[in-house]
Amino acid sequence: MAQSNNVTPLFNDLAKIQRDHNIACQDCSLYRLCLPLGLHSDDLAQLDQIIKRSQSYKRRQSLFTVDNKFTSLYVVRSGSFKTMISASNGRDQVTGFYFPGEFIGLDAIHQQTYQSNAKALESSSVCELPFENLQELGKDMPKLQVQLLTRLSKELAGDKSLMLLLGKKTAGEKLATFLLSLSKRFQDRGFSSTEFQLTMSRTDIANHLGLAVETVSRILSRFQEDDLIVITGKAISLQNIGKLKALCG
Amino acid sequence: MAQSNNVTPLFNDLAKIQRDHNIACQDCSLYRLCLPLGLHSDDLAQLDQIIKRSQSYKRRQSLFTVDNKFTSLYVVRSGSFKTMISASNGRDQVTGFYFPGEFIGLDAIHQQTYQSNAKALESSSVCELPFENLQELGKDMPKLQVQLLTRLSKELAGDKSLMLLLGKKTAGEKLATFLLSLSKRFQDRGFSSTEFQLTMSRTDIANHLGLAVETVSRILSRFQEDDLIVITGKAISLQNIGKLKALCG
DNA sequence: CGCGCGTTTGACATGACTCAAATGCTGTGG
DNA sequence: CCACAGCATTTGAGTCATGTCAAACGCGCG
Repeated sequence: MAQSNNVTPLFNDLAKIQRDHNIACQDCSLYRLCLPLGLHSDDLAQLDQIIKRSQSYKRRQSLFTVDNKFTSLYVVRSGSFKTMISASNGRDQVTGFYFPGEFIGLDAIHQQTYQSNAKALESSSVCELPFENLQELGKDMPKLQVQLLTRLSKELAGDKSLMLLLGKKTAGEKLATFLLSLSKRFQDRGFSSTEFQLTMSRTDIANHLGLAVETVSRILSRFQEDDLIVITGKAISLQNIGKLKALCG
Repeated sequence: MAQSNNVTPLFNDLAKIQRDHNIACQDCSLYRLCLPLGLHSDDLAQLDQIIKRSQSYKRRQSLFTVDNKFTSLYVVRSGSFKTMISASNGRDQVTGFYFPGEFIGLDAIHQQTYQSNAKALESSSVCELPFENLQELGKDMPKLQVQLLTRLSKELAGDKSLMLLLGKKTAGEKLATFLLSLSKRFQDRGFSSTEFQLTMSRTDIANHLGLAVETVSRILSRFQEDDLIVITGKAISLQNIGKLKALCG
């Protein structure tokens, strides 16, 4: 099954442009999901100036590691990332998955060191926003400040929902909720909401949802038996979003 | 056992002042923990102007409920609060406990509606910060903006740690971690780090840590048998912080 | 093409939940 | 100020969902 089956033609084109060029914010396909939303074009031009558009990160490559000095926020341009923190004896919690237009590193502002390890799940690229410059710019650009606050607030709200999931939901509810959250995010980005790739491993999913890998695998198999999904390796197709929603608890 | 055993004399005095008067930020005992930290006195005076110092909330009284229109951030002045969100069939997740100097409502900025129910755990009071005014003020006060971002970032980092706790820790590790987190916060506020009141119910603790009430009760009893703590109703005394730390996972 | 990791599936163990009941505490009204 | 009602807490017994261990499979990467 070719990967292109899972993306809209529109997105294919845009994704290619994104990868090939250091395009400016106003021409970026992620514009309406991203930080610059609502800025005037003068402001936008200034913002453009401070953004470092990095080369690609390869699968498994780190964006930053825990305790690194905080310098920049990152916005995913293409691909996907995970962040994780570790307990003793090697238990990992995947604290988030990040897709194009989403911010990484917001929890580092406070201590001025990164609080997690961030790793690419596939070939990916980011826009780097040096925080000093961003702050400087924010002094004359109230809308930028509001955007930043809004971003942080959104992530906070998402994390609170995840706390509900981790604390109160069964394995089945966790997975149904997770799949629908991905579906929504892909839809927002112009991908199909029913057919997409799970770029993270089953282990990553397990460590995100507070489950054992085996449990994730079993529940996905059960969902497939119940005709809720069709899953082939990393490719998944949601067959019955209604029933999945009903399963979310 | 009188409640005053559990607070330092210093704090008793300050707490009384806080309750009795609508004192300005610069005279507030929470100054160094709170938003105004680092503002110049001109700026501080302006901030003071927009703060509404509300009367008390009684135990169980709501500060706001889910889906209420977002208007203000709140900072706890005295007492304590909890925030919670609900899954279907009445399962509640307590997403946070809030003590003097801590912010409530930061996750509401994004959707402009409150995302949780906030309830007082005891007689409590707050400083209300109307967000519109705060934004207006922020335009000419970069430090205020940084402070706000830092606050949000701190809560975000805390929530990520809680995700690790909820996803990966055993019941014993959860409770040890929780007690030490309270200890640290009380210490930061000039309370004893070893003797304090659990203002929340066992049920609240359970719903915060993703456990059943019975499990919380059992583990606390076990901790007491093992001479880690002495607990009498809501009053707790940590006897061996070192061992508790070792139990955190 | 083959090795190794990721995934799936099965069998079993167990930590935490549920149900139940006794006890204790708190707030309220007489 | 006391007594009672109702809720909170504790403790016990038994169950169950999920974790752990083990093994086979197969896909993907080098």
